[in-house]
Amino acid sequence: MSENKLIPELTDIKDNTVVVIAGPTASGKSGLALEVAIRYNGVVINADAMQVYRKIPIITAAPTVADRQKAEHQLYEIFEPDKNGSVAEWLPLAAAAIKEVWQRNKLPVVVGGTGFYIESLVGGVSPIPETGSETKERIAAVLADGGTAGAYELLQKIDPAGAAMVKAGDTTRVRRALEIFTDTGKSIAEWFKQPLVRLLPGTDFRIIPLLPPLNVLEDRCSQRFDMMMHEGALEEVEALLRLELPDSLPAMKAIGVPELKDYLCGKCSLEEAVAAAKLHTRQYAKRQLTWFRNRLRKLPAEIVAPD
RNA sequence: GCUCAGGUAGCUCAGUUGGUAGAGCAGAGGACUGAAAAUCCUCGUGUCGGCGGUUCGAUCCCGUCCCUGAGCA
Repeated sequence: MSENKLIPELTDIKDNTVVVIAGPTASGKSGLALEVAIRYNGVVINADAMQVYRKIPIITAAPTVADRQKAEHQLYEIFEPDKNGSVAEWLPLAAAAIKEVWQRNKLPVVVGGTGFYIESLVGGVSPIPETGSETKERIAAVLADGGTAGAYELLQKIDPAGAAMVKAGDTTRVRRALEIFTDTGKSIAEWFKQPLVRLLPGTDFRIIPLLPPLNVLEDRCSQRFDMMMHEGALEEVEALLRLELPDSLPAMKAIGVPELKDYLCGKCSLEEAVAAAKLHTRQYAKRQLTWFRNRLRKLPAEIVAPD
């Protein structure tokens, strides 16, 4: 993604300024981040939940080696694909990277499509302690046993206030609510009342939204996936599958991985796999658009530049 | 040409012992507090292939025509 984007004019850059480029997949944000970094003596810092993993740079559209030579890039391909990354893992790394970049009198340029990560960086996170692995295993067992419905029933029983805050079918949040209650003895309803904790308080964030219309994104997603295939996406997925990692890992859920896996396992034709991957990319872009459209405007106006 | 099976929502199909129909997918909108490229919520009128007939009433029964697939010639 390196088409000619208008490089935003950044005035009055301070020693605590962080540029944040936020947009859906295939919006051209990586290219824009690179140009901003080149022009303003910046360092690109990744805020994408999938580009943090190794072994899947093609399918995940991570910056190319050539791009990384034009400007410094950080937090790309830092985790092995068998790691279960999360905002909790990423956030301190991002904060540390930003501080370190500031120290070198350079401009941090955070770029990514994971709105959740960006929001946690800018707005802070709840001060909930990290869940212990025993608890995680216990809740995983509950889920495996009674499914989401069973887990939700349990949550209703032990933590009605928390249950009221999550949808019964929402596996991810039912699990989290159970984990928190089991581990801390306190409901998420309680924890969510605590003020958010910012890792970089007083930072001069400059958020630049990049929100092209969905139909434009759709074409680009499609072309980009063709390009990924051309660049060896299939071989990349094949190599990833050789690691025999569980499907539940985030890296195994990167768009394109399950689809190409289906093809490699003989469950569908290559054409069908490619079509499915393109479709899912488009649907993902739409979800991101919804997030940014409705979430960005809840942030203080002075940190969000007009699109 | 004959036989059989089909023609129902953008797609794949279900269904109505005759009272004008519903799922999945797609699509649209939305949510999102430590797996977030994840996870989830809401939204379903379409000449039920065409034309006739029977009937108070047909998408459903009968006739005929058209189209698709399979088989037989």
